[in-house]
Amino acid sequence: MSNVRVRFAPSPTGFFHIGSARTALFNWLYARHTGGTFVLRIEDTDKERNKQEYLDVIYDSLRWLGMDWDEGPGIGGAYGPYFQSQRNDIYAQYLQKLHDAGRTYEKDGAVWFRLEGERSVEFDSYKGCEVEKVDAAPVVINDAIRGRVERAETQDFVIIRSNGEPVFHLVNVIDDIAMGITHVIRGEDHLSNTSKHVLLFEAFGAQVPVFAHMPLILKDPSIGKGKMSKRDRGALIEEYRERNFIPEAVRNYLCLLGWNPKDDREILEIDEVARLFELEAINKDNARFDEKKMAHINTEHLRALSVDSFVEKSIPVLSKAGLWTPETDAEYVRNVMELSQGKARSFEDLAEYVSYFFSETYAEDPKARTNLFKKGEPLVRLAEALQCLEGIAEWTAESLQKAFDDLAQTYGHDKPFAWFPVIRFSVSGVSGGPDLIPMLVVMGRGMVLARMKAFLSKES
RNA sequence: GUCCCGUUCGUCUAGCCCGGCCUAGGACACCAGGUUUUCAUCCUGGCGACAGGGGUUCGAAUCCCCUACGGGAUGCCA
Repeated sequence: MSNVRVRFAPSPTGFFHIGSARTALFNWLYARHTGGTFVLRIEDTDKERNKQEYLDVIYDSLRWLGMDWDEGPGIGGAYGPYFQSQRNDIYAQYLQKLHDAGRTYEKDGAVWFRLEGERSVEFDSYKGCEVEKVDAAPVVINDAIRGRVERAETQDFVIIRSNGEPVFHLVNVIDDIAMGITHVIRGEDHLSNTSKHVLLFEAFGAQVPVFAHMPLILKDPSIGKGKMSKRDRGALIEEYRERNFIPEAVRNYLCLLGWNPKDDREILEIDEVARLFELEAINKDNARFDEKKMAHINTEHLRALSVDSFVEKSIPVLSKAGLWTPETDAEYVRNVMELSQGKARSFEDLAEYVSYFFSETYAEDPKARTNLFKKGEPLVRLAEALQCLEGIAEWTAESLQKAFDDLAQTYGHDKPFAWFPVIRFSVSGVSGGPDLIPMLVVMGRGMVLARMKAFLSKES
């Protein structure tokens, strides 16, 4: 156990942004890498946002991505409470220290933090008014990712609003001090705030934590410019959950956005990532979100799943699509899934991919149909196949294989593939799917022959 | 406007700190072949980048400077 303490401090907004997820993930990884403590703190200063359902979005998303917190809501810990809305006494105590040190004053009903340095009044052409500027010494930030960053604050800033509520900068710093946070890992959008924060840490006489400002996630170029916002397609974790992405895959992709293991591996176990993870290895430049790459990582994870786990994950998907009920034969489901795992690209597509296995009615793909009838005599081939398959004694892969070999022999076509496409289409309505023979075996003699007959009589 | 951060294939990135092994590697996407009796996989190949300009050096993607571009901040939001 190390003394590293990191925190993830989301505000309950009712959604969980992919950038937040990555910030949480990098904090979590650092805690796991160092054997430190991962704290979850809820920044619910805005009372409107303090709704249980909003909180659940945060908890559910973190759990879904496998990020367990060591201290925080539902867990407890020695540094609680973990909701900012319950920490007013602590803020008041800390504020008093600032008062005593002469670093605060009131103006316009708000409490301001006083900078130290020569003061002068200047005309700010950007704001279009006169402002009081302070010639304060530049703040030096030794950022674990960016190195030395120097930035000067030039104006006093509000720490308590005129309505009595403390602002983010104040409570954030107080909480980090009071909770013993040693490393602040957050998005680069906070880098400019950090000079304020350092000043506050120093004014409190507290040790300044190590800062690590990670690059932002930018929109996919096809969507637009700038950092990804909650309104952008693909920006919300809930979306991937609903689309049945594999959480390990989403997490894996997020790891790769701004960090990599320095070799060419991309599909990684989270334990391995935690072992290798270093703040210094995080990239400096912003990353662009790429849906296709994420889908690919998801497919890789899907392929790597054990059959048991693939089946288990497929049940809710099938159920939602109305293809599965508790009465559905478990062995049949498993057999179908075994055929499909290496073929389907995602659980999102799975239901459609296997629908004809579970439903008596299934749609015909018009394009596949056109291609099928474009050449040859598919119906004649189907009739030949039907007659042959009706005659086989045992419905196994071997006997089916032999039947097709015989068919080729008898009718003189050079390859059994003269029969394959039309059989496939007649029993499934589509041109693609699992390997034909194993698929026919799994479907069973009854279903296959009935569908072939039905198709023939419908088309003749 | 000001301040801060950044800049290697369309995208994610390796290489940069400790200059030569880089005719810049991998992955996604895309394109073309091949394997596969169907379907999908898979394999091979192709396309494709050191933002630009100055230095320093025998030698620069790697060090320095400038410019351009991108991002962020500039709130009594978080």
